[in-house]
Amino acid sequence: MVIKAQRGTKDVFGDEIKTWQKIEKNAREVFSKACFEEIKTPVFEATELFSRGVGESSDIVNKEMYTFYPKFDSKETITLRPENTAGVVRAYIEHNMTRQSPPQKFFYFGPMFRYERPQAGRQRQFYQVGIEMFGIKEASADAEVILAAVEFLKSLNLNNLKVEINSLGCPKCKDDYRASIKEVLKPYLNELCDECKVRYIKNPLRILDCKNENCKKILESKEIKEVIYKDYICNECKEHFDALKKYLDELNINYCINKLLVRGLDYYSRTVFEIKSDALGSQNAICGGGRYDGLVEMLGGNPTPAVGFAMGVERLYSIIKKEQPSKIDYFIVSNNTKEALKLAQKLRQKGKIVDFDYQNRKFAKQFEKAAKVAKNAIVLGEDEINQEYYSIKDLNSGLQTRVNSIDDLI
RNA sequence: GCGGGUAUCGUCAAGUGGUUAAGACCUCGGAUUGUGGUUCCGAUAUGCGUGGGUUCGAGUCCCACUACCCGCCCCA
Repeated sequence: MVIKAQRGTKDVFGDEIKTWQKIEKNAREVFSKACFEEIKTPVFEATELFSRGVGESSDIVNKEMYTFYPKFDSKETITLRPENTAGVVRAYIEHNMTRQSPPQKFFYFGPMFRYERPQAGRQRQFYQVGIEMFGIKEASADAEVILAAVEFLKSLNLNNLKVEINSLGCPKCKDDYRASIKEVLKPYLNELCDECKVRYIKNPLRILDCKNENCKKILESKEIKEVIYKDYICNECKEHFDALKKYLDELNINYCINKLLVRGLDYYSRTVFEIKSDALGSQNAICGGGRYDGLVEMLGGNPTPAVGFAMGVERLYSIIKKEQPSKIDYFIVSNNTKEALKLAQKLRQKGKIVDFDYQNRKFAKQFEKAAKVAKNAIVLGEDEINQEYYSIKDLNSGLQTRVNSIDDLI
């Protein structure tokens, strides 16, 4: 029986790897320029971190986590991280970073795990790249984070994606809003879909982005719309949101306000945002994030405002222009593998990308290979070795020249 | 967790119950023993996702399972 990759996982190599490397490289460059530092946290954590951090009402915690006893006699379970904000916050608290002068700015890149039914743009092991920024309650931090996301996407030539923003308000606004939504939906309770009936009790805000046609229609009714679109958030939250909008205007970042944008993780407060692509089918969000001012405290740290986002790398990959495989600098054509190996060593030490034939095959075969993979062929046969020169052939033009030392090659 | 579709070489595929499972690309070898990208010749699935069944005979029909894809849900 052949062992195959687990359902919802995949190998990345060959044609795909160049583009993946570009995504990772650009993330490092763009985020470092904005003074975000990379942080690597473990892929597994105590289960409680996620149930407390991500939230008991979220689907992620309820049914999608890889949770297990690390040993058969272990007392506590561990969980493969389904997202990375909770882990970064844990590290932030554990290393007392709250005592450093704010802000603390991090980015990460790594695999996440969710036990879901695989589909286009959705896998069980998937990569996220994201940033987290701690210690700043002002909207300038929200703007900085959204700016970083947009600049990163720009670096990948993804310029025309939709940025949607909304403000959920502070916990108090959220409670008031939740109450008034419940109030106005009460008469319609029986008409909502089964899922939404559950949501009505556990997390009524999520009814707002239900895809069920009937539920959508109910939300269209006048008195409900009034509740949704009235500014329910308090003055302070409103000022915060207005400030963010102003910053985004100044930065020339196109955005639209989506009052229905709620997001499924419990820890968000005030600003939430998503960046979407039309080219992606039903899993159309490539970036999701927002402010989570209460999370650090909820996980046992000092009260610390924070804001961040995560992007799905596989989703980025699927809409990005693919990198062409590039040709190597030199392919050494030789019937003397020892000399070829020595020349390869020298050229590589000079920073060149070099390969050769390891089997002493006929020159015709070696040139065939060289033409496929390299810009230039270096001929290193008996004549060259005996008379101490190199023949170099430009495989594009077919011109062959002689040089006496490898320094002339470079 | 629910609904729909698909499964033949490394890749793309033909095949509609009857010998030995087309073809193309890739790979490898030869024509061409030190010069490639063109051309020509040749090689490569005891096998059709897995396991059963129907039949004289199954890639083709039936059943089950598995995987992948698509939608719902959820989310990045």
